Amino acid sequence: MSDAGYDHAAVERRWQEAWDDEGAYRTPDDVDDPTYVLGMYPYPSGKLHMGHVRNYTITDAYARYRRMTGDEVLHPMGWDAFGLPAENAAKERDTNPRDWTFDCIDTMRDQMEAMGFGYDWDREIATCTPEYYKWNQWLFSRFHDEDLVERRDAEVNWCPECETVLADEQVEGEAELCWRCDTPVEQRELEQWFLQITEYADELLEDIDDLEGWPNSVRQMQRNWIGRQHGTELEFAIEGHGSVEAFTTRVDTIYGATFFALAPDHPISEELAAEDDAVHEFIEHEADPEGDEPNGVETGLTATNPVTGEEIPVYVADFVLSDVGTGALMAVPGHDDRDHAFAEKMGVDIDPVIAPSEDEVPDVSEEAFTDDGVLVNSGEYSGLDSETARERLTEDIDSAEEATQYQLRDWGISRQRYWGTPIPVIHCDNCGPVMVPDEDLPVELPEFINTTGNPLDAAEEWKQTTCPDCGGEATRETDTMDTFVDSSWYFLRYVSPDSEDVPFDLEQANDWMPVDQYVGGIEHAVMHLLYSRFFTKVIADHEGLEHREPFTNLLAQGMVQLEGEKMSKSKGNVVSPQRIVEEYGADTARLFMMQAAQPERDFDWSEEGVRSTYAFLTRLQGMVEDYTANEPDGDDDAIASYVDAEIDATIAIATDEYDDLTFNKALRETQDLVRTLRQYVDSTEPHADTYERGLSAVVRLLAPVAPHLAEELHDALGNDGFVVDAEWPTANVDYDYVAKRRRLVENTREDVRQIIDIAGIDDPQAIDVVIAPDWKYDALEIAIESDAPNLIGELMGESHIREQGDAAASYGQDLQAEREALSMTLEPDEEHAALESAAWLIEREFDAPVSVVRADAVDDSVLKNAEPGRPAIEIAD
RNA sequence: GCGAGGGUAGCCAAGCGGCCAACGGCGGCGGACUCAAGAUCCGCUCGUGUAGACGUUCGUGGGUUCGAUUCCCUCCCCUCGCACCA
Repeated sequence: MSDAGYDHAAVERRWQEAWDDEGAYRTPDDVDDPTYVLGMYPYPSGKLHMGHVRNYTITDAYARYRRMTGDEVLHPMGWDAFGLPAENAAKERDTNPRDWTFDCIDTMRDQMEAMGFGYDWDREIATCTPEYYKWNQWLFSRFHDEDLVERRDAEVNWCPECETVLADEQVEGEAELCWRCDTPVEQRELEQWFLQITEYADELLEDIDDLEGWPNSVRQMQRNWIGRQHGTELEFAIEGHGSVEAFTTRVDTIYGATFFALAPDHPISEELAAEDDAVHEFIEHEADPEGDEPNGVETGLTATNPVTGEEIPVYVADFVLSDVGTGALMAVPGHDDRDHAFAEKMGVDIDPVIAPSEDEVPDVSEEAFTDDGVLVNSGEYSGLDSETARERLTEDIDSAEEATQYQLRDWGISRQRYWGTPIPVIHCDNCGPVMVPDEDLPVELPEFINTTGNPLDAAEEWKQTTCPDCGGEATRETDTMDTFVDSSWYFLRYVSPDSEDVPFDLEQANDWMPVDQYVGGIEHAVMHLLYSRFFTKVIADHEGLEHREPFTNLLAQGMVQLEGEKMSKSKGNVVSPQRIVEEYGADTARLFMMQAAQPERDFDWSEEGVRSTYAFLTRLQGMVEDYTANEPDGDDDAIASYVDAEIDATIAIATDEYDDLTFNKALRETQDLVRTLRQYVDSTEPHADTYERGLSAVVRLLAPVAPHLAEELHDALGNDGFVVDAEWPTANVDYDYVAKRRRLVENTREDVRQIIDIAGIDDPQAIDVVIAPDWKYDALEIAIESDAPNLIGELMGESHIREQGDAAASYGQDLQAEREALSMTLEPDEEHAALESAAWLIEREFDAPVSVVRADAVDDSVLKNAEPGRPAIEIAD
């Protein structure tokens, strides 16, 4: 490396201080409906990683872009500050989660400032503060008021050695050992608090259709997660055990039900186990719900088919899951793959009752026929199509009714941990669980106690309290909330982060919400994004929020990889943002990432790429420096007009791309313009206004991504005020014109190259570029507009075309041949001007004079190759 | 198995009815600059071709169209999500 590059550290420090002094990124409360740009807030681990940098560079660049186009922008940041890692770290370091968390927050905030992210830090929130989590508790009470909270038994992972509940990720390996003491983990039933998200299942599902600003993948994942299925619930009678409810989506196959199956933990299975050794043995030892092979045991009982009255054998089978449907099913081996496999194994009948068509009964002995079709062997229902049969049977069977099943379960929010929001409940022996009254909120966390179990359980003094209802002795709930509760409404808190009497200012939220652009990782496709939608809907129904969806546009950003692999500590392939910022500066890191790929795609980190990005910024800085030190004095000539047009083109394209968040394309155009400007300054004395307009445009087009250097150069170019507040550059031409002009110039240059190459011209002496005669443009226009069958005839109707004689006939035939594909080119004058202004590029390349001439200045023989959009080219060697 | 997104020149990757042998980048080749290297800049990079042409290409096989990389169908392959889901 010969040249060191610009002094990024000084530039970045200077502007970060200047922004800070001016409060450049504050969004006052009185602005009207700002553009709300939000990145998913991070867990304060203490270190910014490349994924964060990419995430927040995207939101920052977009926020800055929208701001420069004149929008008010809301771009806040905060901390998902509760969570288990803080507890673990506190134990390891013999401190407490709170101090550790705030240390991490301070470090990460500094790192974010070093990256130049333009946040309104006055709106910063941290979910672990009582000012924030008070409102988690308050919202919990409101959910309770609306009967959306339930307390019931649920299974949890339990380590008997540590006497604590473990999260799934703390259970290690196939053997399911505790991560701390390697004791085998047990399942335990504990009373848990649930939020009844299933009450909103239908709306959550149906509204996905309207989330047009979301990626399809995320929408589909949410649909799958909710997993709604319409079907029929009906009863089969089992002798001695009464009626058993079964759910099926294929009641049309009921005549083919040849056995009935119960989940191993179905109540009837458990009853049977008590009296039947074989069933007991199966449930305790053989059942393997995880295995691929369906296993089962015959009970000796029969179930009565409610339609046919037939008695079919009842099995207890491990492929039947108690949490799917009703945990009991009518099995139709002829038309269900899994039932088929089981029937084959156990030797149960397999009967076809659905056929592809009436006279084509399928052979189901080898394989089930699972499509809808026409009913056969189905008594009075034979001949009906599946759909109609389902409706009729559901109507006709006494015990049957339409039913909808969901895969979505209620949301268990109880966590037996310290570092979370205390669930605001008091347990009283007389009154049961009682909500803490609103005026007593927040229930604050007590001091952290380093213990093996739940520290809240050990905080005796905190735990002992009195019942709000009866005043008797009572104890506090010691569970805390899942941290996904915190993140389900944080985007509302930014609207009025200091509100003391309400979680958020309703009027302000109605004006400012929803979030216009949300950006984050795909790992939150279901949980966080679904819970946030749920909270938003509940708050809309009961707290007056006028929005039912929180995020209008969602971008799931791709991963930053190294050699095709995800960066991870365990692989040791982590590139540290700190090191990059120190070596090359934040602007380089940001620019490299944004130009490397579209935001939603994965891309490889490349040190080479970073270096060349840094070199680009250094060169640009040098260009501006040279310009201001020594202002050029060239003419406003043809070359200047070419450069001017290219500036317009770049602005037009880059602006479109910024709108789409395809920064990579916008930046490619911008870098191209820098190249054009360098060619300009290399080949002639530039026209000062034109050159400066170009530099100024480049600086502003880069400003959203490389804000520090942009400020520096904006300042160097003699502007007052921040580039942050500068106006987005505007183009004076439309996109269509730009595209045509560029294509014309590019095609012409290519043609010249090709001729020189093919004809083997070593040293061209002069190059003439000849615009087609006006009549050809007229003819083209007529050809495009005409729908006459005989185009030549129509053209010859025009006297000024007819008098061209053979040339007209010949061109007319060309037009006729390509008639369907014709499109308008630039006007002759526009074409002339475009080529004239681009002639220098050809001169520069071939070192020969180029003249762009009009048709009337040359001999007819030259003109035969000239067409609108494609000039004739004559090269003298 | 179901669902979503993909398969484009040596590699990565745009295009998504005619302007397409197909943007851009990487790699490779040649040239300018340099004492040299690096950086930078300019070309070339499917085949043939002594004036801008022609031929064969965009997973496979069909189809629609005057015309398909672009639209429809079949099949094959990849990635992601869900799944003994009744």
